[in-house]
Amino acid sequence: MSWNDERVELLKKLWSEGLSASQIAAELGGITRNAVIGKVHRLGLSGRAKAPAVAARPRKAARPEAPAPRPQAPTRPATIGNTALAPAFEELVETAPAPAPEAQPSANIVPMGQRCTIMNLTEATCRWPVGEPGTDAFYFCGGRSLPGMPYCTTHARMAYQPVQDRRRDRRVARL
DNA sequence: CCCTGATTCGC
DNA sequence: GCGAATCAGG
Repeated sequence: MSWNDERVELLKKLWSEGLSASQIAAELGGITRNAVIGKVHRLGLSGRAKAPAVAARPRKAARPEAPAPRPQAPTRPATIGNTALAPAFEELVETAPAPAPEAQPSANIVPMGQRCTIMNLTEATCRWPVGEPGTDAFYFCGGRSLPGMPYCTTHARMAYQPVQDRRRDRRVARL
C-alpha cells in the first residue's frame, strides 16, 4: 500500500480529529499503526496536544532478518486486531441499547472539559450517554473511543460486561 | 495485559 | 520515503 494523495489527506483529517494511529491504520486499511505514525512524523504533524518530552532512548542492537509477518487487515477492518470484545459488544448493543450510567457508582464521573454534546461527537469520541437525555445535564462521555467501538475503555468494559440482572431470558438453554 | 505515540535505521 | 522493531509510558 502506498501513500497517495487521498490517503494522506484522510490521514491528516483523522489525525486532526484525534483518532489514534491504530484507529487510522484500521480506517485506511492494509496498513499498520507504525506506518501511520511514521507518516505522521514525516509530514511533521506529530504532537497533537500531548505533553512533549520523553525522548525515546536510542534503540538497541540490530534486528534479525526475520520475514516480517504482516498482520494486515483484510481490506476492510471489520474486526481490528484481536478485538475479542467486538462480537460481545455488538451483541450487547442489540440487547441493551440503553445503558444505565446512573447505576454506576463512580465510573460515570467524566471530566467537564471532555464532555460533549451529540454535535461534538466524532469517530474518536466515546458516545456513552450520561444523565437524562433531553435534559440540560445530559452529555456524552467524550473520551477517546476504542478502535472500532463507540465507547472508551471504561465504558466499553461497562457495556460488554454482563451486569448479572441484564441477562435476557434464557430460552436458548442448550448450545 | 491492553493500549498510546516516538524514535531509529535497514531497506 | 517507508515502516518494523523497539522504546517509553498510561
